Amino acid sequence: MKVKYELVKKDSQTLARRGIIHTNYGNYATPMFMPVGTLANVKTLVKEELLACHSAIILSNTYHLWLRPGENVINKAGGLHKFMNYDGPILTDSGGFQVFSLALKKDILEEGVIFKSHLNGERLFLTPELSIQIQNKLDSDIAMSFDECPPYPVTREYMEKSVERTLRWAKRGKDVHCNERQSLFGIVQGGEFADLRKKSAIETVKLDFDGYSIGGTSVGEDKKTMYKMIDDCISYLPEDKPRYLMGVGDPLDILEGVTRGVDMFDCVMPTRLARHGNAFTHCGKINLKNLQFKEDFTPLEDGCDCYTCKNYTKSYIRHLVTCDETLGGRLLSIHNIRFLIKLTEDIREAISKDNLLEFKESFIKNYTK
RNA sequence: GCCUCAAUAGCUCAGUCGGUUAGAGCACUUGACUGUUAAUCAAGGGGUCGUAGGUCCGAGUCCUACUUGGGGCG
Repeated sequence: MKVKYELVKKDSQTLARRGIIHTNYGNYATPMFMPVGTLANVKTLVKEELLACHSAIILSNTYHLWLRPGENVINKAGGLHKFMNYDGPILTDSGGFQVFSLALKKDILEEGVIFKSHLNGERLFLTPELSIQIQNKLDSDIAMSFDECPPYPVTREYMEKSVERTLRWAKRGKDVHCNERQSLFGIVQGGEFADLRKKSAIETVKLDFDGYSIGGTSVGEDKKTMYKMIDDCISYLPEDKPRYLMGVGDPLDILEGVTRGVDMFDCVMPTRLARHGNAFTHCGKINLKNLQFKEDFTPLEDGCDCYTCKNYTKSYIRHLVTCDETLGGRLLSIHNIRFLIKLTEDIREAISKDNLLEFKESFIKNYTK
């Protein structure tokens, strides 16, 4: 079945909304945070650990799985869920972000994008149709349209052409999409140009997708600009479909996104920061490599209900991180993912209690002091 | 006892024919990270060049002695 968005409660002071997203693998509350598992795994974690973090939907990536092991291998395995042993909802990104991240190894044409494989330099050609066909075979629950995520900044002229092309790509992808149980989301682009954001949103909605995402943010612009990018398009997205802010997962950005009406977030930040020795706390993020934690025998955060905080100290985790032990990144990944998911749980509760603004201000005050 | 090789950053080592402010890797101390090319990247601190003399305009570099360590011969 296609995902369905059920609106439960709108916040009275902001554009935030609490809802339920119905999927093939159950119903989940929104706003939600989705951990990223690019190569069919959330780095260093097993399913049970993700579930213990109350993780719902996770992400995987079309471009990377296309290269290795190939969509046919995963199709033969019985689809991505069976292949990676995850019986929760999976969203696959289209490869659109790789149009941005593989900047020096690509060539954008109307037909599609020529990539030079980051693995061996091999010339690859990914089109909107191919991206959707690969995602059909991967059998994820939510597929993303193949878009261009332009760098920042680009000229208005470039962005205008890019937005038009992304719209044509969205239609082409939708036309070949043929997996009945898989939903397809459209992506709004337009950079920092308000009228292009508006146009991109309106035209994308006309194509009638199962959900809509806001792309092209957090690519180097300042936070004020990023929040404006959301403001400039979100009011043109329908109320009865999920809204997904792609690639955003800084705790402060999640709060800003939620109060602007966003339902879904994803980000590599909790797992990457973890592997780099950092932990989220309500008083900001901390770097476990710092000397001050050498003999700190307290948990990462007092009162945190994650496995890591219930069992280990900062001193021990610092030791692991310092010695480059994999377990350090694992324990920090568990904590960081739980931290962001707990943040969304608290946000949902605040919406229910109608004190989201108060919660937001208090969180920011603590986090940035 | 004799011969020989070595001694440069916390560690392992570069250092040209004697010539500008003696470098690297690791370690250490920090910072960055937003739809993962990232368990990565960047910055910083750290030196009586074993010690004492000598030659020279100039010595980590050449000479002498000593100290410590390795190897060899007695």
